[in-house]
Amino acid sequence: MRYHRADIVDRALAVLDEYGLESLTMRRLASELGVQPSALYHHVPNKQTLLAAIADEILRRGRRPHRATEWDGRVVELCGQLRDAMLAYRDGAEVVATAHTFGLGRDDTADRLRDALHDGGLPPDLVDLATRTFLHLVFGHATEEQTALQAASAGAIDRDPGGPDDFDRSLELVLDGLRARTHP
Amino acid sequence: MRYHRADIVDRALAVLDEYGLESLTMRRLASELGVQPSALYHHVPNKQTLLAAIADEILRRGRRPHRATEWDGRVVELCGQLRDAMLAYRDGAEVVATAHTFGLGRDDTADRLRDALHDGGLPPDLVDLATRTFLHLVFGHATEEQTALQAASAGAIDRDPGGPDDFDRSLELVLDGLRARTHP
DNA sequence: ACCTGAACACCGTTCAAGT
DNA sequence: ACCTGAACACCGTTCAAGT
Repeated sequence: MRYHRADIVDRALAVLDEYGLESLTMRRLASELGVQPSALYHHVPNKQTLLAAIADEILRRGRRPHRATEWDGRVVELCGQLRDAMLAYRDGAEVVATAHTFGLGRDDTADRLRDALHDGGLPPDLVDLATRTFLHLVFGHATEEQTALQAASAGAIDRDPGGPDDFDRSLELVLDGLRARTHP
Repeated sequence: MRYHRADIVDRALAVLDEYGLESLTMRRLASELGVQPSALYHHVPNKQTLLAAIADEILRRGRRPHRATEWDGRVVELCGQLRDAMLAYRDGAEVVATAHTFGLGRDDTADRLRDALHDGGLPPDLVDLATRTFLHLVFGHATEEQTALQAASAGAIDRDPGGPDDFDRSLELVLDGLRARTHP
């Protein structure tokens, strides 16, 4: 019984988390699996596709049951879930953000965000705008936080970490803007 | 008379704009300058530093005299200037955003954004929060727009471009949130 | 000071051949 | 179907040697 695609993605995620994105090479992954580099191309067409699959898996593992009932609570919950999922793996923010940038992986979170905003009674074009705005904030904040965390763990405490408080406050800022438009 | 550091950065920017980031290798740049790859290391310690210098140069070339007098107008102006600078060169958004992520290059725009927000009468911690929020929006939107532009020019019209309208509307959303706090 | 030439230690990907 | 072995066309970076 040989490897399947899921085994490759699973092991790639382990290598990513332990050694970081720059060490996640096809050759390195192959040797980690005790196989020739060329063997990987039977399970995955190229590295880019593998990275997209890794991004999807990171998000899948970060899914939690939703609890909030109000639209704004759901937005905060969804953004927080996305943020936590990215931060749960080393270089996770960069991997997920890059996959999103190139339109790879299905943007599940975007749709669920859109639904929540729609339920908030926002007009369709504002729903689209707000969805993108929140996604940009989540990616930006997660990337910044992950960089700060790695800099800190490397001994160089360069910049203010920011932390989860800043994240929530940033979301609230946009939510205030939206609320100001729904009941002016 | 041989090359100086500025010549290397200048030529690198030309290669970036014409062939894209993935083609901007030290070896390619060297051959473009008619020189051995090793010669570049007399002007720049490594590729990362070169990319940071390129990011700085992109921003420097995008600077315009400021015209707005009100704090919120200055925020929109500064964000627009940053966005336009990034979009003026192929893969410019990715280069500048990456340099910012790793804390390379001096974040001139961040300070000027902070000043504008301070003049708006916001409390110090909200100034910091809003500065980061706007930067995340600019990077996110510019990256998305640049990817869409390249996809469109490659023939594959994948996603809604968004455009400058969406950008301004996204900024206004956050500004509304800030205004709601300055005069509640 | 600036550059050459050669090397080191890697990459992603392809493809004929094996089982 | 899945993998090996070998190759192709590259990378970033270092360093002794030349001018």
